[in-house]
Amino acid sequence: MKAEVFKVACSSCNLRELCMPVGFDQKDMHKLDEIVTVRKKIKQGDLLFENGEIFTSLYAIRTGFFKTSVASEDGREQVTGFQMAGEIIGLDGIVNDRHTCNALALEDAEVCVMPFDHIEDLSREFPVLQKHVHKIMSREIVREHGMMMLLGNMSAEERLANFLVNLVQRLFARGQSQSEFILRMSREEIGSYLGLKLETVSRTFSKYSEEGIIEVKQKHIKILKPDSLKQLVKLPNCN
Amino acid sequence: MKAEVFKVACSSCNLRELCMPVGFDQKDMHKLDEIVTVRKKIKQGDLLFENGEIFTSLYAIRTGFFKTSVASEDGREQVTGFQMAGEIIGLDGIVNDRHTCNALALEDAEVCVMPFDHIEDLSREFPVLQKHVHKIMSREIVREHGMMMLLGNMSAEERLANFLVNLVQRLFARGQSQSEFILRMSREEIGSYLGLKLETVSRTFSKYSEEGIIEVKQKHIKILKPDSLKQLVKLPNCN
DNA sequence: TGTGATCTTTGACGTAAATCAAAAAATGCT
DNA sequence: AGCATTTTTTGATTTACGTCAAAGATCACA
Repeated sequence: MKAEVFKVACSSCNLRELCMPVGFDQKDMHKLDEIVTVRKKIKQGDLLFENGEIFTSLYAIRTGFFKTSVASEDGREQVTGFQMAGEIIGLDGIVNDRHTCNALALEDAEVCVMPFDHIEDLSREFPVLQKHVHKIMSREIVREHGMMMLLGNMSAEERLANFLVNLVQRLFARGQSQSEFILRMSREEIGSYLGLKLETVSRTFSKYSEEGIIEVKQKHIKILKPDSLKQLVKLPNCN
Repeated sequence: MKAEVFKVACSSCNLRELCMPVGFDQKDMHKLDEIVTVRKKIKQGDLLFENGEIFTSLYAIRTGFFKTSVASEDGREQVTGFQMAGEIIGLDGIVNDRHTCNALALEDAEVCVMPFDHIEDLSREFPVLQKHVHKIMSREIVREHGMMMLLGNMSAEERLANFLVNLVQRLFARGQSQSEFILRMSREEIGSYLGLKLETVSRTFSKYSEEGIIEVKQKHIKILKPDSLKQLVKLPNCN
């Protein structure tokens, strides 16, 4: 697992408003810089952390794209999420001081390492940070409720539509196009996330394509009829 | 929504070790009593909170049994969990200061109301409480990872086995039998939780019954071959 | 204690997605 | 640039679970 490290400051980070609480004054902002001890680079295909590993830190993604997944005893993989810049990973490790999932970089990535002891210390000092941490965890719980709905109740078409709309929304919030994007993950990984086989994912892409809803060129997706796609999305909190 | 309220103390609660942090000295323990302002009784079939409602408090279940569920835009229900004595509900409300799921009492219940502002204040004062809150939230995240695995990868038989083993383990931890119990929920609610239709749940119960793995008398379940059941459970963290 | 409402079981049948298979396309490596 | 490997697409077939339906069983309530 390759990793380069170097110093940085949240106070001057352009992703601050994505991963840090808002409404800090100058003085507190610099105290907050202490949260991130180092940054770490992760090469595509490398693990940021893995199941069983001792938990020490949360990670704020600065650049790159991750997937997190859990494995069953008999080796089946379930992708539990795809994470991008500004999002926090590692929350699973808090309960038992060990990670229970794997976080793999789907492209070269850089993360801010935030030792959790440190977060807890600063949270006691800064209520706004404390609140922020709570909200991040609660948001993840709510997101997973949505996933349960998706996996328990939705058709393949609805699942994929939901996935695409959610992905494009998050990319848009990060300044990317509202209609075009590159999939960082394989059909199989999408399938694992959505509780489908890769063939079904591929077929559903083809179906949307035939219907003129999207244009698919391998990993490059262009959304042609965003409304048709959104019509298929019936999740309560797909944000 | 009927509700009676009255005063209580965590320090003398027999469920303390289930829902409160351990390793508190006497003095701190009494400070902790402040967390619970009141208790509230919920009649079977009544809601403790519902989607859209303003979030103010977490609830520790003292007695009774709840289900939590989310609804899709077109009215499909997904049960997100079943909760029993000593468990905490309401975490979904933290992100947006509104609840995003419904919590319904499946039997007459009593909960300890813990205003979240209060929890946050005390957390800043008591690191052990702070840690406890973090662990509870992380545990829920990890549980939901398990549910994603179940819903995305498991057969009907595996899902139901998992459900039964998990339920019996939790009941056992609360002093009940390791082999016999009463289902508080309907086949339909089990199905909703497991991403199955009630007919499939019923058929799977019948199958287990024919194989002598369990005995089913409506809501009364007796586990005859716990090992056969556990063999079907391939989830990583089914605790 | 009876009676309508609700829940559960079981059977027959349908279907969405899985599986199996093979070709085509894209990617990585030397 | 060329060749092996991986990924994706598409087709044919199977299957686990859903749907529809009807009969029992249980429950709630007057």
